[in-house]
Amino acid sequence: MQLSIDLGSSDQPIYQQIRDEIVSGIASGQLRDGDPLPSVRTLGAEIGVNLHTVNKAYKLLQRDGFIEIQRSRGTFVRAGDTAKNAAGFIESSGRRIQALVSDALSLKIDRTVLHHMIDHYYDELEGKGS
Amino acid sequence: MQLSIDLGSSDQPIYQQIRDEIVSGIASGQLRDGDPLPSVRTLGAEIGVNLHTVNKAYKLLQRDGFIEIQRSRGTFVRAGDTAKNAAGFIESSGRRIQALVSDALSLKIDRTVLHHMIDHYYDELEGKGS
Amino acid sequence: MQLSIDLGSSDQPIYQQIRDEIVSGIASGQLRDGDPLPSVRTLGAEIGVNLHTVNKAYKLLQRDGFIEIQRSRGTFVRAGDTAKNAAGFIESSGRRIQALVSDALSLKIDRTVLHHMIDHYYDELEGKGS
Amino acid sequence: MQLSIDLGSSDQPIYQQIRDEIVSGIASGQLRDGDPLPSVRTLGAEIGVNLHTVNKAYKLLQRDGFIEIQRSRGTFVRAGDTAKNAAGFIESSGRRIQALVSDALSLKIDRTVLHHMIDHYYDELEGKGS
DNA sequence: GTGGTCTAGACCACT
DNA sequence: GTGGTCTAGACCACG
Repeated sequence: MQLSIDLGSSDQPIYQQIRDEIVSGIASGQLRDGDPLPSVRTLGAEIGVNLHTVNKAYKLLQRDGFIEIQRSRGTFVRAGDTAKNAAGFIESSGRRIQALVSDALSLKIDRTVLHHMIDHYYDELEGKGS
Repeated sequence: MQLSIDLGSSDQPIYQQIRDEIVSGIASGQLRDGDPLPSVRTLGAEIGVNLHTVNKAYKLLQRDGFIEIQRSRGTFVRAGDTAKNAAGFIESSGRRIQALVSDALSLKIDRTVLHHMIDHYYDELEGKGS
Repeated sequence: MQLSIDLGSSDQPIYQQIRDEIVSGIASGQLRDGDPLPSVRTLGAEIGVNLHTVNKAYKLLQRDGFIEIQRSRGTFVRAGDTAKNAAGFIESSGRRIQALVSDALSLKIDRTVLHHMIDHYYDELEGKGS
Repeated sequence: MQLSIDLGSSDQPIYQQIRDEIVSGIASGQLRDGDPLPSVRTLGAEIGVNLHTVNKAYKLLQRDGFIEIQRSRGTFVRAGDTAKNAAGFIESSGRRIQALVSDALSLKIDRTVLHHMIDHYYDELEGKGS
């Protein structure tokens, strides 16, 4: 697979965007367990950022169990046994979701709107995997 | 209403935390349209942060149409006609939600889990308003 | 307290040595809960290393719950509620201890020697705290 | 004896892991004085690593007196008269143990916990030798 | 002044 | 060629 990472207009740090794109790739099935990731140098050159920035993204992914970094060998997707389970996700994402709901509710946006948005992204990501 | 803002373990900037707490207050109905907000000095002293920090939070809230700053009169909640509507929300929160869904999906977490979590926070916030 | 960190002849990475020295300070009671740590720049200048190296050590300590990094404010010891408990320690240190025992046993070194060495360092560190 | 070396999740260099596994084998009595070790090629092929890597591990073991490399005859365990004695062990492992104790003490873990863990691994390794 | 991020370039250990 | 470590210097956000 060809990783296509586009750093966009976001105000997020670059390493976060890289991290999110890769997680997204795993989520959509475009990146499968065992797949090799480009080296920090290669990916950095490809998307025009410093290798340290890519490295930081990889470290984050490693910390969260999404990838495995093997010294002198390369970096590989590790989608098989996710260390974090649903409970861990709920715990670590609670604040994010709460803030999201606060924003929505303060604008009188119905919960169904959020449900639909979530479904939309689920469909989009699951669709890629076919 | 008594604003209870606790700054803590988060790695978010303080002004963001203040902003989120106030939005949350509006969302839950604890802060209603027209309600006065403490002055930047008062709130700053209360929660032990620099007044510039509070000011920045207020500016953000004003920009997004959540509050109205009336020079030398005070600051007031403006929950009635929110400047941002649902369309704006969808546009501005898309990336956040996409990242959230990516994280969840990569952990094989079903979309219904996210639905339930969202409902949970909706209920929690709506419950406070009664 | 005056942090005295001496980078030695070890073949460990510098950031690890810094990390270990600070954990040692906490263990001995020389660093107490809430104590401020020098800024990355200050400490870096003091011991003659780059601020990024110090930063990496601090990040490790933060990850393990030993310190709290507050943006724009500083860094503080967090010895109160250790996130990792005994169970976590056993899990994360098992390999280290196993390797240690392997080395010792292959040299026909009795287990009591290890016990004594451990006691020695316990005494040394606990002695400093008085 | 069938050497079972599993390289895996560790972030240690592979040659270190091989070295540790063999020392562990000696410690447990599964490898006895005079036992032949597989050739670097054989072992390398078996566990899927470069023969240079195996070679480096053997060189380390030779340096520390654990094995004897006889040119064109093979490699043999030398568990009888270990070059390093207890004094040498204490000197070379002091830092390791100190770091271990620091970690434990900072988490308020009692020294007896460490004693028990050490005994556990002693028992485990000694048990294999029967 | 604090930590956060990013760049650039270097050397090393390992495979 | 890969990741690991370290340095140096820069700009930014925050308080």
